Amino acid sequence: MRKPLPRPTDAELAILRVLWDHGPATVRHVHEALSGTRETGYTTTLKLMQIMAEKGLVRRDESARTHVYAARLPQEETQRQLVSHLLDRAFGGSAAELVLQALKAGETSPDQLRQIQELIDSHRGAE
Amino acid sequence: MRKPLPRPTDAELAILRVLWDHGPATVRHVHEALSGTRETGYTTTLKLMQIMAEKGLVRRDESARTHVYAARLPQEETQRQLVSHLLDRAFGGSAAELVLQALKAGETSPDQLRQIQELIDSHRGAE
DNA sequence: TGACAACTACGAACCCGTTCGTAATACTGG
DNA sequence: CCAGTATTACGAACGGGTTCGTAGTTGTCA
Repeated sequence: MRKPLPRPTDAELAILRVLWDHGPATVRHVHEALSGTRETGYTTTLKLMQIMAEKGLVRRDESARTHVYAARLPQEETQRQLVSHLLDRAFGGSAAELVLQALKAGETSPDQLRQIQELIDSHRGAE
Repeated sequence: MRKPLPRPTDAELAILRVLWDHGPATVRHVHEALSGTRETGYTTTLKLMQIMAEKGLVRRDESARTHVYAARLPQEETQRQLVSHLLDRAFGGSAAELVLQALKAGETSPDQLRQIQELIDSHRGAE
């Protein structure tokens, strides 16, 4: 009966990344971690995290006065959801095309190339 | 002095895909092509394309009474822009992670795997 | 204890994307 | 030529995302 979680927005994703990196955290901690890149007020971060709790993107522990938030889905699953959406709307489902553009878009170190190579190998092995 | 074009939204991307597939086209044509998947009115498509012309996402030939629209950027460049954005906001710039999720997200045929393999090879060759 | 600080809750404002209704204009068939 | 049709232009409404101000509550410490 539970619906799939909505895709996080950009601002929400920034918050989730802090939670994934650091583990469960308070609004204060997330806000501090984000203060380098974002320049918004504390209550903005608070409001966003409250909304994310409503949406189910994060869990909230209210046992203490200062609430503690945690990401509800693992990072990989959210990433897959986002990639899947992009795949549909911009690539007509062609993963190969997406990979091509991914390689062109970002600098890819030899080390990363090796990782990708292993991925391909394991996929091909399953044929 | 000209600014980079904004990222197309989802609705805009649907229109762009028609223009990429078909070449320059009228609002009528785009609307018909989209009528299978979208169920919006004609004026909605028109308005979107007018806004896209303002943004610079499409060029508009007004020489005839019925205007003809064409995508301003090639598909690959727009795709790269979108991938790049996703790479930054969801993957911390790690293309390898993105590729991994792309392979998990969509069904990848052996044929596509071979294409990707060739991509990797050419990239590694340039080391 | 009393004043101050931290935290949550809430609502309002604003922008953007999307959708559509309506009006004005040009074209076309009878 | 005239009525009907297609096309463009424009404004308005609506929802969602983001930001913040303010109020109320709880904790702290001098």
